[in-house]
Amino acid sequence: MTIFAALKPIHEMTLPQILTPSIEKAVKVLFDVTIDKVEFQTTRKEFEGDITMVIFPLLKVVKSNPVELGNKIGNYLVENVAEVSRFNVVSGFLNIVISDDYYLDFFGEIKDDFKFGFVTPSRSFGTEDKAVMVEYSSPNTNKPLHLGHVRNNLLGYSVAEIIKASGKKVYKTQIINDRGIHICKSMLAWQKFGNGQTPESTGLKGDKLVGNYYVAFDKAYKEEIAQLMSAGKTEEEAKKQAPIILEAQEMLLKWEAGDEAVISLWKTMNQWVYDGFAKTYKNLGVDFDCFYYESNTYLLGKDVVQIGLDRGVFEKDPDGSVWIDLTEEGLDRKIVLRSDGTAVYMTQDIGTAIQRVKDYPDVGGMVYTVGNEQDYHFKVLFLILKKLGFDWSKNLFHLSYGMVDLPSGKMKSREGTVVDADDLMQEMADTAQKIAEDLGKLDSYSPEEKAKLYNTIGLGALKYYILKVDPKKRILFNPEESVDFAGNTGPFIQYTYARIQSIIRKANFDFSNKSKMTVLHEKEKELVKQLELFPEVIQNAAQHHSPALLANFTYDLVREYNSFYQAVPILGEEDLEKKIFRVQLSKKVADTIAASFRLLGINVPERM
RNA sequence: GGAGGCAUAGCUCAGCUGGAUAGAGCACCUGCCUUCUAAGCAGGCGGUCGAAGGUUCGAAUCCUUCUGCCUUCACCA
Repeated sequence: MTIFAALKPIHEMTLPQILTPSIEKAVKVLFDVTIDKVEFQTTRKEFEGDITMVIFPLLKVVKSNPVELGNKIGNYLVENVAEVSRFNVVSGFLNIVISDDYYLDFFGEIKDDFKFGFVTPSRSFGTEDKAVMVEYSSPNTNKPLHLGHVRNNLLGYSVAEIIKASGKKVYKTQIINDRGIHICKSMLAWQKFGNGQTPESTGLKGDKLVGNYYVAFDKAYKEEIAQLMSAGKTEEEAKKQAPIILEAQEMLLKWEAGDEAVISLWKTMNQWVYDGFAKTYKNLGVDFDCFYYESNTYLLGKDVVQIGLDRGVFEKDPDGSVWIDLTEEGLDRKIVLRSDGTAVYMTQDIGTAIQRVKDYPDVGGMVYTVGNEQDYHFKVLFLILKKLGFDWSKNLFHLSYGMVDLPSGKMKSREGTVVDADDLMQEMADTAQKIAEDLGKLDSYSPEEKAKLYNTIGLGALKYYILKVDPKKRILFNPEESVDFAGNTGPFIQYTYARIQSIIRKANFDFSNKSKMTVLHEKEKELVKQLELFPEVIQNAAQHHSPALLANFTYDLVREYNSFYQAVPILGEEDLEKKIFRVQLSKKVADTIAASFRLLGINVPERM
């Protein structure tokens, strides 16, 4: 409840919304000129004022010098707009001082009936009421999740939550790559070297166990290649002729033919992996509304290919393969169906997209959370869907993000240079524990409470670390230097939240009534101003598909609060009205932190 | 070679549709715990925003060219 309360805006109208009509009127009255746009920015710290109007653009239509113009508009505003108390003009900038009354009109609005999407309607997706399907995670079932997946999951989950908060219905989904030669590899290796091992018999997480066999396959395969090469084969020949790879290919054929024994093994091993993934997802705090499996969708797009051919969007080559020519759009000619009539990756994605809209008719757009190495693929996919004439194709977005690299370079699961997701989360919690024990503030906590807290803080550090950077950017992750817990970090923000909770616990007086305060402290005003931005930031983050915007907003809010916290007494304040106001303000900050962090998938602790 | 992305302080990053003297954190240096949690606060040091042109009253932001790093251009997924 408090989380949603924080989302409720403090004022019905934002300052630009209040000021714009008056400024337009002022210009009309003073110069008889009609303007259609007024440009605002927040006033820089070194000048007096709360909001600044940029006057330069007006000079094109109004014959005057900027200072004179600013003064005239400023005077008009002071006389005609109740919220404006005074102003100053510095070169082409009209700095407007808003009255404390405006900011003091602060509480009483925190009621139960909140509504999302209240500030500006989201413009990121066409039709207002249509739902958005967000795809993320989308792993292979032959290896455990690693740091790259962690970024994917955190981004996808957070963007889904942000879009939801912006007022849309959202479906979270993933497509699981559960078929193909790579799956057969781990199955075959298990048959050969497994001795009937199971997650139960080994105590290993299912995804880890299966991953081990994927590695085992690769090892055996490499050995066979080396052997063949020493017997005089070229590397290329050896790769094709190694018995174990031939066997894997044979297994794939059997799988496709529906061979009972192969299917049964496939189901068993996949289930092991799903059980393992479920644990990782749970720890990571992400979830899904529906699942798609490639084993169900890999034949899906073939019907559509016929439609595309009929409409002349696709063309058939003499050998029977089907293509789309995108050279006019500056792209290539791309295959959509092999000469043997089987589907490729693209075919499958076309089919899956269409299937999703069939399954969920209220979906009007989709977000694909996939690494930037697939930029080209999605460009082509979206273009094909557009050419096929689906109206929702204009609302497709590839949430493309940069790779997570290690100092040693790219992570490669077969070479064992991956940062395992489960291990990483554990290490983060361990670090949190170490720091907390050094500080020694938690003596009254039970071991269970402590463990939970370490997890909250460790994960908070990790998630914030990843989400605060622009998705487009590549992240260099150095396992040697642990993720920071001080400065611009998750724990820093969590700490501020915990401090506020402490104040609220100690405030054993009624602070729910509206304060009768009349003058604001400078720090209080700054805080209210920052709090007011929250709903707008959510819309912005939704439009840009960027949790980083939310992370940075929260950081700024927290810095502002800590500065306030240190500059003025809260519970120690003797004036009751001030004390009430400051506790309320603190609570609003805490609620906003919690709400914002919830959208980032980060928990907040009651103490730390 | 075609296409795309990235380049801001020693390091990690902000900088929204162009706007005032480019901002944080880490690191380094100074102060602040007998008052609400010092995972904090206040301050200092540190930048020709990769380079060069152009558009503009105004450019880190837009355009062009160049340099560097990454990705991609499979009848793999």
